[in-house]
Amino acid sequence: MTSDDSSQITERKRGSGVKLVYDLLRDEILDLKLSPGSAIDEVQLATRFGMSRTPIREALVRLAGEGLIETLPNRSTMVSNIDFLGMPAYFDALVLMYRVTTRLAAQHHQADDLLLIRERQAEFSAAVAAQDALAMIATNADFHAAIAAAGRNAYYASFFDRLLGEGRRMLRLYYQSYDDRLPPRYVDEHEEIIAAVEARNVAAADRLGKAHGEQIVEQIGRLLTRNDRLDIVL
Amino acid sequence: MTSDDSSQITERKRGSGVKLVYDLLRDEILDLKLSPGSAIDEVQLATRFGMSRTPIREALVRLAGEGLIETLPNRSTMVSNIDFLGMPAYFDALVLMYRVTTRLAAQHHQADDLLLIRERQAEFSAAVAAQDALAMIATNADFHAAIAAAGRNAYYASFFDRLLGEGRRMLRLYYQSYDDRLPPRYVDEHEEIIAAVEARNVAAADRLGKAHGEQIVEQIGRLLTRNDRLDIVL
DNA sequence: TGTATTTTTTTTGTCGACAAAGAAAATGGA
DNA sequence: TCCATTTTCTTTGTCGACAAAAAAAATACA
Repeated sequence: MTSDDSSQITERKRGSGVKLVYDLLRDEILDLKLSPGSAIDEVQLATRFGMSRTPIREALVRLAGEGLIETLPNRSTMVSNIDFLGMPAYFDALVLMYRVTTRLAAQHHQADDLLLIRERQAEFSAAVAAQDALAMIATNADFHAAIAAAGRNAYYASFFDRLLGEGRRMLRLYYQSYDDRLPPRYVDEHEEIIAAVEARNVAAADRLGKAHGEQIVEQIGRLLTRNDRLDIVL
Repeated sequence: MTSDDSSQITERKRGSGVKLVYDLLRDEILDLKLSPGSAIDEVQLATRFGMSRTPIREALVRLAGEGLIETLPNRSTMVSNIDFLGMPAYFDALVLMYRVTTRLAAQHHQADDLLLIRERQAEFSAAVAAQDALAMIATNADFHAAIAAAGRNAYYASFFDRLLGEGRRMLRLYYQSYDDRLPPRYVDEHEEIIAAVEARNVAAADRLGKAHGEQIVEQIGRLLTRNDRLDIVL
């Protein structure tokens, strides 16, 4: 019911409405601006975006396809809950994808791939320096997506992309609990990964990808146990 | 333009239309009844199913989300082409998922999982005996989906499911080229996998999953080279 | 007061219609 | 005959409206 909806009613091209709604809603969900479990009202969105329910609906169908929202048969649609019980499975898959994509990048990357990867790394480094948590999460995902692209396997890349998106919400929780600071260790790890990829050192790429993933898993684990303790204090 | 569309106009419940269209269209695409690259007409589908364009559209959006159809901005939508150039990447991912899911099933399966797996195996075996190619493909996918479910990792399971779906089209080509017969070797391999899972032998499960996947890859490879030769004869 | 039944309200699923965007066809000029 | 321009046609994207489903509220009854 936050009614300062700064209603963005503007002229837009035919066919662009769906993408607009989809992108914005996706970002709002992943940045936890829309809290998990909160209801989604088609009519409200329609008035907010100044368009009919039809394009809104199409955007929602797409989001549902990615599992970001859940839609009960004839009843409400809501933002998907974060599946904390499924976190071990999630991180298992994430680490495997870290490994596989980095490994393939070391094998199959071409010259201009490295340029793109370095660009992403620069953006990530800047976000860390600026202590901008949201930017860190986004640019980190972009960095690894660029590595996956260099691996030349569209199936891994799209799966990895989905995992990284889903993970944005959990990572957001993680960063929030700290002061939105991040140890520069991450930046260094990225540099090592770039070096291994450039040297086409598959074994090192595999090892670094695995370590990078598992380190994040450990930090998340520490966060959860720490929160448990904090929650108990009277 | 096959106009014997046996128009299935019947009373159906509110909300069931989309799923009906989605399932049928998906099957027709994966069974190559709709050939890759062929155009899809919303109006034609609407009249065929006796419903408005709206639910048709929603089904198409979902199929597009899975990559089974491609939709040009303001122009036609068509059945996605099979990406033959991407086949190495595809099989790489498929084999990895064979390995991972079988391995996890050996670790995490519970008692009733094996019952389901054995059911699927029985169906697959029956399809092989009946020399029903379409049933073989479908039941084989179901068998491995059951194993993935026993692995208790929803992320791997959904990714694997998507791969198996996409692969149905390529496998259909493969079976078509033979006499829709299948060496009973497949059935035996499945039995070995079940035994390894039941014995919780992770190493064996991994090895068998890998061998099973790679064997299929080899057979597809043989098919393609054979077809290349056949295509050249004058 | 508590429970079963009816009524109202809210929200979704579906429909038919219309306008925009391209593509295809038709027209005109060299 | 060939190419450029205009016109027609096809197909999509969007809209407003209405009916079905489920929940919430109201009513009746013990």
